[in-house]
Amino acid sequence: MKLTTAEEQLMQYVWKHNKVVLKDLIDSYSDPKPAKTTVATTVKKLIDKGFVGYDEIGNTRLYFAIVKKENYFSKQMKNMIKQFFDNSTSQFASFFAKDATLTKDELQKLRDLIDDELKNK
Amino acid sequence: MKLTTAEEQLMQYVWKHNKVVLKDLIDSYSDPKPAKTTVATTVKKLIDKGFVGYDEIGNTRLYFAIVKKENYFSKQMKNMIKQFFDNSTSQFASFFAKDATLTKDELQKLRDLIDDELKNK
DNA sequence: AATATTGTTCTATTTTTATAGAACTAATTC
DNA sequence: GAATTAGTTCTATAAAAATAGAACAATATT
Repeated sequence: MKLTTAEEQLMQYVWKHNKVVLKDLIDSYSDPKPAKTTVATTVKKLIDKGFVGYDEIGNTRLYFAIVKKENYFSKQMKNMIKQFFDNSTSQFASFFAKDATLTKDELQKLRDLIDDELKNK
Repeated sequence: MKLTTAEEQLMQYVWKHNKVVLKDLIDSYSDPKPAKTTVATTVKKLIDKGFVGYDEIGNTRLYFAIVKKENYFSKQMKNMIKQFFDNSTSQFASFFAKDATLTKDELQKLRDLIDDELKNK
C-alpha cells in the first residue's frame, strides 16, 4: 500500500525513533507546527493502513512501526524500476552505478559486496 | 519539481513515445478511458510545470518531453536516498545489492561496470 | 484543588488533485 | 457540404488529502 506525503513524513519519524508518543511526533515538525489533532488524524490513518501499531500505557499510547522501513522502501524501488526501467533491475543498477557519484572507496566496497553475493550463487 | 500521480503516468507515456498528439495520450489509457478534456488538462499542467513542450502543426500540437526521464528519475532517487538512508548513497547501494534479486550474470555485469567506473577514478 | 499539558475521537473545513462539461475551431471523411 | 473526429481553453465539479476545531478524559504541575 502507498502512503501519502504527510503520512510518509510521519512514518519516517516513527521508523527512526521507534516507540514514540504523540507529542514526539508533533515536536518532530519544524515551526509552524501543525495542530495536535492534525498529527493525531494522520497517525490514525497510519494505524488504519496497518503501518503503525501501539501499546496502551494508561490513557496514552506508545506508537511503533509495524511495516518495516526496508520492506516499504523495497516495494517503492521495485515500483520505480518497473516504471522507469521496464522492470529491468540490472538496467537500473547500471544507470545508478554511472549516475550516483560514488567515491573510489565506496565503489570498491560495493564491488567487494557484489563479490560476496556472487560467492553465494 | 514533483509531479502528481496522474501527471507522472502521462509523462511516462511521453517519455516512451516522444512526439505524441493528444489522441495518443488518450489511447494510452485502458478502458474506461478518461474524457479528452481530462487528458488535455493534465497535459496543460505538465506544460505549465515545464515538463512538456510542443510544436504546432496546423491547429494541433506535437508534444514532447522537455525534462529528461533520466534527470527526473535521478532526482527522485536522490530524494529517496536522503529520506531512507540519511543521504548515504553507498548505504543504499549495499542495501540494494543484497535486496534486489539479481542473477549471477547480472551481478557479474554489474561488477564489470563498477570496475570500469573505478578505472576512471 | 486548580491549572496546564497531553491525548483521543469525531466532525468539519480547506486545499490539492483528478475529472469532465460547454463552447468553439479546424480538419477529415462520407 | 453535412457529419464525424480531433483539439483547445475556460470553467466547474468531484474526490482525495491535509488541516484543525470542539469536546472531553486523564495525568502532571504548582
